Amino acid sequence: MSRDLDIRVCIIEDDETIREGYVYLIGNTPGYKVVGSYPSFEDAAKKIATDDPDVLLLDVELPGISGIDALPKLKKLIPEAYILILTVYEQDILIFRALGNGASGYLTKNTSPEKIISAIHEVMEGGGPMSAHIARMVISSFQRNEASPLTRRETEILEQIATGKSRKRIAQELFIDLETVKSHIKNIYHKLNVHSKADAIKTAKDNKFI
Amino acid sequence: MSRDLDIRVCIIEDDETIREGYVYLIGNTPGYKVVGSYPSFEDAAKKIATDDPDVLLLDVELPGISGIDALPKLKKLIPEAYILILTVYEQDILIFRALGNGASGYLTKNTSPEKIISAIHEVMEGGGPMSAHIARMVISSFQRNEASPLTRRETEILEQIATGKSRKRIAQELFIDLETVKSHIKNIYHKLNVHSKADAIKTAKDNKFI
DNA sequence: TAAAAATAACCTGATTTGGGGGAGTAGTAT
DNA sequence: ATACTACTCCCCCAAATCAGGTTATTTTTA
Repeated sequence: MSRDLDIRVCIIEDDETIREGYVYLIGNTPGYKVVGSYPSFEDAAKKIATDDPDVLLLDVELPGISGIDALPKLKKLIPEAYILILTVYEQDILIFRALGNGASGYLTKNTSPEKIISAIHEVMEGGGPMSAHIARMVISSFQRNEASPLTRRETEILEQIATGKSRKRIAQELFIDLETVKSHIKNIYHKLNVHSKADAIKTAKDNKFI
Repeated sequence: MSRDLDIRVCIIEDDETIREGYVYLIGNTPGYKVVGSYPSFEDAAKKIATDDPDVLLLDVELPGISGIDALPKLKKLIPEAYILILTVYEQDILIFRALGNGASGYLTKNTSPEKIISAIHEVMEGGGPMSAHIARMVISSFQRNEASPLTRRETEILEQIATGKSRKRIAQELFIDLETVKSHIKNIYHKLNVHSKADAIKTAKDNKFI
């Protein structure tokens, strides 16, 4: 018998075997209840709002609309629910798009059953469950390139430029002359081999100089 | 007896009781070896390079130079080592500065001994260990504000502006007229109640509209 | 079918940008 | 002692960009 306090879980996963595996796993774990399981976003869209899940397990490689593109729509249907991504892919772009689109966690499919259960629990407790390798990629995204050709001051100024500030304003805020800022920018352009703000910002970001 | 394969761990932590606790914990775990433990960065600086640790446990609240400011210097002394942050603080700014300065993981001090050991193991295996709440904050940093006043197109254009591109270039890349881009920007400024690129970018980023 | 969003036009003046040159001072490393 | 790097400041120029005002049409979506 499921109690009122059970964590309500929905699953969207096209592979029937895997989907039924999750249903079985979660349905037979005390404290958890499966309130819906669907093979595609289109199928889920009609009913998921009334399912009122606390947590949604979402496969990213779905037939029709992909899981990542479905994310914002699902967020609107069930704004209060936490969404955990399940995938075999570990591509940077997918991960960051998923997190940017509202996912609260990102698990690879080789995650053990116990870990999936604890991830559901963890996200309900305010955590952000991620597979180890995913977590490393996320952390790496914050890291700077040690081997930047830019000096401290140049890096600082390029960062300011990247916020959209004018050279004049940057000069004022750094208490240096406008001409000094211009000099630094010239040097930055030379070092990065670019001829515009936009290109400098792009090159610097691509190489994690800023 | 420690074997050659043991994971070499260093500890920098000013509280002697806590430090000795870690030394004891790690030293008595098979497969791990403590090769150095110091109460401050200054003490560690002299000897840590010869300790040649695989993993460094670093307290952020250190006497003298703080752990976060010490990070880049430690990175230079032991470039191959993974650095795990240990702290009682869960402030966004500290976390992101630490990760940006080269930390490979971020653990709160209430982390259980077993988890600390598994975090050391995990980081050696290419993972990025984080406490649950930290992980959530990191994930949240990727999230957008659902309640943005900006339309899709406006958001898209403001994102382009934030990369430093000129209006003309944005128009070309989006296959729309320069005048259209200008119109969108005017609307963006009105909605955000700003009068410049820099302010629009700042307001939008602060509120996670972009 | 209304309302909201996206598109486009015309005008103006102030500001910014990118690129060219040169030059002094402090600190560091060799 | 010297060479190097980083940081600072100065002059010049033409072209491009920016911010703000007003109006109007066509899609799209609720």
